[in-house]
Amino acid sequence: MKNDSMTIGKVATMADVHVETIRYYQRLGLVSEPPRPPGGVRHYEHDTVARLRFIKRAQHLGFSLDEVRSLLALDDGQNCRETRALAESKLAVIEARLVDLRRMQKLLKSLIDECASGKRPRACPIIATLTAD
Amino acid sequence: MKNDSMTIGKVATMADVHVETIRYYQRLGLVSEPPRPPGGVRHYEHDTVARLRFIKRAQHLGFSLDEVRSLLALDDGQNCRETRALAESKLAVIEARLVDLRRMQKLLKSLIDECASGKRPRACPIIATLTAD
DNA sequence: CATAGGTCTGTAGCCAACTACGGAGTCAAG
DNA sequence: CTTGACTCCGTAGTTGGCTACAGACCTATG
Repeated sequence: MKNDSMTIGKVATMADVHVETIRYYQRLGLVSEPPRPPGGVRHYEHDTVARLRFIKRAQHLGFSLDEVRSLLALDDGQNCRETRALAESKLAVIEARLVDLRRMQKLLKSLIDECASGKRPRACPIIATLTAD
Repeated sequence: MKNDSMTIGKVATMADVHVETIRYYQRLGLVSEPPRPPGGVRHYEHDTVARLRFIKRAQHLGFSLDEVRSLLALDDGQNCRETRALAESKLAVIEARLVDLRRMQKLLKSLIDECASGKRPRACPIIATLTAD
């Protein structure tokens, strides 16, 4: 095993977040706080960086920190039955989002094509892409 | 043409948002405010509902109201060159999100399979899915 | 061994996106 | 023609997710 330990500042730089953000996530229980050696500073393992990056990516995909918490629980969880149920419900959410995103993608592509070929109609029906029930 | 006009409360119900949210969006210029007949109440067309639903969906996909504004501009826009550039940049954003979401989807699927077949390893590597640069 | 820069703890402030509320006006069902 | 629900307008409060201090404490470097 390699010795990956580093201070919070280094972790922050590597994960491209602020130190305060890490502490904030610790308060929320999204990231664990390693023990502080008496009269010293905390040291973090490299996987904290991965965890932080994961959180940021997931947020970008539209998940709230609360939802991210439950995604992380899949990683941390021990109970297989629970984990599976959770994974299934998250999968459904993700697949619904994929459908919406693909619709948007398709629409944007055809919009770009129309623009390029100069035969664009009055307005583009982008709204229509996401309004179906 | 059908007569689709309704009050703000009806619109809110149909789009599943609060009346205050609609007014808030009007202040931000995401939704236009029809003229108020002197000593009367405003009436909205059905397409306002579609617009509101679009906003909500897009937010769910991780777009901020500011980004939603520019997506809506694609619908409203007249200038083809601008519209095309905007559509291209939004398309890139969407495709990046699709990549991340597909990774999550794949991972969740295999996690569920492992759980189902009872041979799940210690922990699941969900974090690893989104940590690659 | 001094000192600049990072860490720790706690608390306060900020921005986006709502959400609630007050008081006056409007409207429609009975 | 009253009464209860809804609209209008303005302003204030809330929640989520950070971000910014302040003041005391560590620690690596010359």
